[in-house]
Amino acid sequence: MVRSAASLIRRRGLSGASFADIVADSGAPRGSIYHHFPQGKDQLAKEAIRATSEWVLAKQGACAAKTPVGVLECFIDLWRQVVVASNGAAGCVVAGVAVDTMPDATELMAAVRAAFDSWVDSLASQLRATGFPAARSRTLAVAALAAMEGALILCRAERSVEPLETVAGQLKRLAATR
Amino acid sequence: MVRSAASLIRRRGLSGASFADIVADSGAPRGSIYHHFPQGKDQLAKEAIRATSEWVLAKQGACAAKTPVGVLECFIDLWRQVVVASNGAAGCVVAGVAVDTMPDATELMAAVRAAFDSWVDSLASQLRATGFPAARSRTLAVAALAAMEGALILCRAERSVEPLETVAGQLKRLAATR
DNA sequence: GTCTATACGAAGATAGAC
DNA sequence: GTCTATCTTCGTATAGAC
Repeated sequence: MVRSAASLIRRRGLSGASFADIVADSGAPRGSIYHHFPQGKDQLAKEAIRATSEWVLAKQGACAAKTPVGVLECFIDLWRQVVVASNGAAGCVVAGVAVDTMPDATELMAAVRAAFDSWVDSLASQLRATGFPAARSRTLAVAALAAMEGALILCRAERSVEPLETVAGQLKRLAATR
Repeated sequence: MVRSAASLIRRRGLSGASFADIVADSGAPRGSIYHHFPQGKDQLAKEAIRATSEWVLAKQGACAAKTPVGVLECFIDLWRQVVVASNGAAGCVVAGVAVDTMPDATELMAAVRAAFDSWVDSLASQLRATGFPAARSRTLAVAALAAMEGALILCRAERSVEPLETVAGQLKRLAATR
């Protein structure tokens, strides 16, 4: 069910993913939504963010690259999978919630922030581990995340992986700069 | 009214910007919505995209920079204004629509694509005019757009301009690479 | 736990008077 | 052109039976 929610948020944004759609997509029993998610949609959105965040951290954590460019390639490939698997229709769950949520939904935004922060931390420490300058590791990690999030939006607009590949090339070039 | 719509879409996404909010924010007469926008919300969203797109093109077109880095600085500054003016609450109208719209809303997505494409074209031709290699101009333009769109999302999450500044630094570094 | 039914509100859109 | 009033749809959430 959380998986269905994440999948729908990726494709249509948070408010575009209704409970009706989610139960239809997941085949989950209609009557038990509020049994499992007493706090309703916010809670489901937070779980979707959490699940996505963990998926990203796990994938990225399994990266065995020994160079900065290799680390970025792992990260790029992770998002490439999302775009290719959906034929360019899907974006990032966390970004979907971030854009489509009121600024006063404090808890949700905190979940968004936590996800982004953990990804940056993970990338930065992997970059450092390859010998990349510590002072630039976090900076490059933030740039990589921003570049991918932006690329996902462009891919969605063009319904193609092409923008992601273009951005990926520039990102790798950046990592090769000294 | 279009301006109000754009402002609200930037802050809360497309579905978060209701007509009630828009008339309240703009002070426009409630009864004349469908007089001026016979096709309803889709039309208003398209107009908001169009207006935003033209604002970006005008701002960027006024850039007098003579170097690739200068051109990027103009583009960065444009988005910095958006973030700073809203205290980190606002993002990009076009991205807001792109993320928060169903894939089958063909016309809206076409407007999104047209806006992004025109921005890339504008940037690429300005880069070429500074003597930047023609083969890399479009590539760098796409990367710059993706980087800014992603940065806007991160800024929204952190409610700070800091991510934008970080990304900006890396982008300028990229333009300086040969 | 899961069901059906329904309350409740919000949002888009329409009708017809002025 | 703009108003008020209303219709319809849809989405979240709740109540109470099984």
